[in-house]
Amino acid sequence: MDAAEPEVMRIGELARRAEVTPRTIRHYEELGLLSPGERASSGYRYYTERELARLNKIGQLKDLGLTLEEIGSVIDLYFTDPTGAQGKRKVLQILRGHLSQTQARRESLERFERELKENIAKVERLLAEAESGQP
Amino acid sequence: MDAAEPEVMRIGELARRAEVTPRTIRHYEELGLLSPGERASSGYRYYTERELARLNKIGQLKDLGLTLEEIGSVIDLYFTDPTGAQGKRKVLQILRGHLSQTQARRESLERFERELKENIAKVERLLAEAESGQP
DNA sequence: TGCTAGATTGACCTTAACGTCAACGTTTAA
DNA sequence: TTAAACGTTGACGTTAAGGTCAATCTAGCA
Repeated sequence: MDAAEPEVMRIGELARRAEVTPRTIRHYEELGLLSPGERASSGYRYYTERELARLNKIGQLKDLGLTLEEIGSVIDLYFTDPTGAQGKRKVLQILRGHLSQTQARRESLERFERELKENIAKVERLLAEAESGQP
Repeated sequence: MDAAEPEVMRIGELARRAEVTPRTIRHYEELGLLSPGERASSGYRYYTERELARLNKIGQLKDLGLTLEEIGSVIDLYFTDPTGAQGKRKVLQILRGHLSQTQARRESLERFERELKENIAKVERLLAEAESGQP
């Protein structure tokens, strides 16, 4: 059976679960993207699922093409409810921006995917011809 | 009416059409990713649609997350028919690899897209409540 | 013929996002 | 209680992917 997932963990465990290195996590902390839930008197950083989720969100935003700095300026809006109508409108604006970037990127990947499939089919055809032609 | 697109062009034009800078094109050339169709006696590089297509393919592979070096080692297989059955099988292997990377990336974007939509809906709800609650 | 915009090479510079290493402290299972 | 595994800070290194600048040359239109 698998090891139970602890409710609280140190940097190494968090790193393993998010598939990054501890160095990356510290780096994100320096940039203000992610801080440990708690800091023991030993100096050790302790994290929870919250931070894991945040780390994964950072990954998504990176995949979207944002720099860590850009991520730093928007990541909170994924984890704190906006205050006031203005705040909500601002958040909406940014989320909609991310949405349209995501869609654009997805569509371009879909195009590539179609091209790849055609390409593959073509080479498969060539291969079949070659194999039936000269056995 | 729009300017007609020339059958042959210099680096600036190619750059504009591919939405990159001339520097980028020269950089790709240094790395062996893209060479001009022709080189005038003046030293000017001249390109055609072929190179534009290639440049766009490089962009797709970049979006997929490949480094320029990795791209350099596979780009040709998008533009030259493989020789021999072995060659074809090899190409198929690589194309299938790209396909599964593309699909994985697309699926992760789709997840993010769904999350974004939920998030947007949530904030919209909050906003509506706030506006009807305290006008 | 003479401008102006664009091209050439070469060299050095920049930036983001970590990697690596040293010197040292902490945890924890044996 | 000690050894192995893990964590800490600090500092420096690396790599990819171009940016920038200078000095010089070319194209092509008025």
